[in-house]
Amino acid sequence: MVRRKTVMKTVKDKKSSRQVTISKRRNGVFKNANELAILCSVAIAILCFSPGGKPRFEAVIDNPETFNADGGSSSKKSLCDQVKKLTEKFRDVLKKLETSKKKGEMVDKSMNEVLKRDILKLKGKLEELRDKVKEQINDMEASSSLLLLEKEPVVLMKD
Amino acid sequence: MVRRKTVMKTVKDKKSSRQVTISKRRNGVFKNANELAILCSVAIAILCFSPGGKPRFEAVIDNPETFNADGGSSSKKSLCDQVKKLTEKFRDVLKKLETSKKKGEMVDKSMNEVLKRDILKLKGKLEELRDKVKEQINDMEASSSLLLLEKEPVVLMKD
DNA sequence: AACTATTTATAAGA
DNA sequence: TTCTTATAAATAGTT
Repeated sequence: MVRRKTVMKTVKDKKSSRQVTISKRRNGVFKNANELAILCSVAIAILCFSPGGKPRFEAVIDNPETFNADGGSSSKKSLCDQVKKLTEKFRDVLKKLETSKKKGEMVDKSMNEVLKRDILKLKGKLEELRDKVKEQINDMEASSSLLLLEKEPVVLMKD
Repeated sequence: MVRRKTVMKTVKDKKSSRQVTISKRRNGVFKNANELAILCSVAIAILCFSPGGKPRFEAVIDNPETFNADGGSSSKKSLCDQVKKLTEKFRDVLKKLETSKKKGEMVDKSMNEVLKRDILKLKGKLEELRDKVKEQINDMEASSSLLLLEKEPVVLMKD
């Protein structure tokens, strides 16, 4: 948009010049976002994925006091919480990527951490249930225990 | 940064003027991010939280072709997948917020969907286990069943 | 919500 | 890649 006005919607084709443009404009976006955050106590998270196989979490400009402010209507509080959590997850993923790049490590090992945690929780619940079943069996004859199990399905929450 | 150069690190205090600045600069950030996405096939997600109780997911400028590109080294593919999934979650949260704003609905109802899904999965697993326990009890005397339960803890995965 | 004097960003060139 | 610079774009203060 200078020397000659840039025509929008025209995708830059030549690889090297596009890379230059990405670099320049991305810097601009982050600089302005950073200024907005500083000047106005705004929290901004920006994810930028360049084409050609190099997805990167580019920046988090995080202003904690913004998050601590009361969200006003209580109906939006948990939505705010959700976004917070997702933002934290993004940060974690970035951290892992950065760490693996620095150390030259494979990152596959830490890939399924969330799933793993869920499964461990499940395992705990299963063991809990097993103990309860054992308790029930201890307290009565085997036949009546079976009846009890049949009559009381596992209900964890109301639908 | 015009008429008078803006001094950085000075947080704007007067509420109304700050709101004007946020509005102007936020528009600038999104416009430039949008142009970057269009010109260079870059995917950008921006989360912006203004202070004073109005956290909002402001924009996703998503370029699907960027995500479809091969991430190069295979060790990074699943990390890329993670980022993709998180981005999708962000999008979902935005969609819910936008929908609720348009319809004037409360959003609490859809808040714990992920948790709910997890719990339903868990419920299924628990019922599965209950059935297995019942089967075991059916196949032998109550006393030996108890022994078996004690000897074989629930193992879902190797540590 | 518009205007405009300036500052800031940047496309093309070196 | 980094710098230079002519020019376009953004915006702080104002109306």
